[in-house]
Amino acid sequence: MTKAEIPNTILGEASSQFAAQGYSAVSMRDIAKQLGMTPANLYYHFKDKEDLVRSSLAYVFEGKMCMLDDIVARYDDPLKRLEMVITWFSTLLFEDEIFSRLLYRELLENDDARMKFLSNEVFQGPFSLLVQIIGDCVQTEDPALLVVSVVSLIIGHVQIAKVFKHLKENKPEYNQPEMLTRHVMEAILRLAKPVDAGRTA
Amino acid sequence: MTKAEIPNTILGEASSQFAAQGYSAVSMRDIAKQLGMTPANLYYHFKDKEDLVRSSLAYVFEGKMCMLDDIVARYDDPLKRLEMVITWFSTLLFEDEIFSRLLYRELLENDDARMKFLSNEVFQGPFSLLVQIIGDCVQTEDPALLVVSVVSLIIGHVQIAKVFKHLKENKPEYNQPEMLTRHVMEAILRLAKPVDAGRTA
DNA sequence: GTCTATATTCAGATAGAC
DNA sequence: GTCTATCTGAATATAGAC
Repeated sequence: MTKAEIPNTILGEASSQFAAQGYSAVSMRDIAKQLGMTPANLYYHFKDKEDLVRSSLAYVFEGKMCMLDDIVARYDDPLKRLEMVITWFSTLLFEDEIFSRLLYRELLENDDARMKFLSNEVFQGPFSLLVQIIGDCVQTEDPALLVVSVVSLIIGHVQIAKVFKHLKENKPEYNQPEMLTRHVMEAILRLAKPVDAGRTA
Repeated sequence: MTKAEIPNTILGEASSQFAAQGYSAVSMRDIAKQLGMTPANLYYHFKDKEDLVRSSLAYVFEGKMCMLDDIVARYDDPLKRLEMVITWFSTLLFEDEIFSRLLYRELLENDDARMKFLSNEVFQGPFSLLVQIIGDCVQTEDPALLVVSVVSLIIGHVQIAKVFKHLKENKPEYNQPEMLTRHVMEAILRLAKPVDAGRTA
């Protein structure tokens, strides 16, 4: 997928603009302008706009998910490992606007072909890994369902934070990855039974 | 906000297309065409495209949230009431593509002015109501946080279902409002302590 | 209230020079 | 690899007839 160096510069700018404004709201001209190029040059590197969109998605999503493997490799203790994964994901969603917005956009657009591609090529691995990681920490009938709930909690809290901050019930400390991590870890331990306390302490 | 009858027809079509494809991907031509009108006529009813977008949002969101009040009025038992609210919201998100997609779009766009408007005018009421409804069922330090978690679970599950259905861990019965309601109700009772079992039985 | 006709701007995309 | 120049179509929006 890595075509060279110039394309990567283009992909960086393109993904940033696509994330911020949406695919159809961003023109080839907009991207070219920010890069100090002419639109024509973009067509030298990418077949058409759709090609640029797909390449941008791949560029952003690939190379994020692999961080999961690093965390798994670095932490032996299951609970600590789970906590680090949740911290990583919360922080990613809170702080990486490009990743998170592109993710939300894909969830929204719900283009079936692209969804299937992303599910198979990007999300299946991390999801199964998460099922295993969480299965090492707690006992539950349906680990996959628990993982969906955990991911829901994280994604949901981050998204809803945007509304919540305008509500009178808001507390500023809610909108922080650390708080969210603590909250989600607590939730997991309430939703399922900790496994083999000796190993996880 | 109700301008007459023709505008409502326009708003219905516009909100449908905006929900499906996004504001900038839908042209005045597209909307007019589907209505069997010319674009020019749209400009008779709405000042410009932005006016049509905002009016469409108001048209869809207003009149959805008021259903909450109906539920509260209809059910006395706190637990039953909570369950009906969750069922209503799950079903709304699963089945009303226009409402749900416009909601996701607003959460994504995160336009601060529009967000503040929506928070104050649309979401504050239902949110506070939910805090009260859930507070009647369970005891918890921070009811608002629990409500955010519950809403997160619902929104998250519905969104993630789109990915999940392509994963090998999927089970078809997951993608149903009834299942989600049961799951969320169970989660609430695990996350917080039921209050005064006598009243809620 | 809806149309035709049109002004204007901007989009995606290509050919061909350098 | 990047440009100039340009084609073609489509967008928003308006004026003015019916």
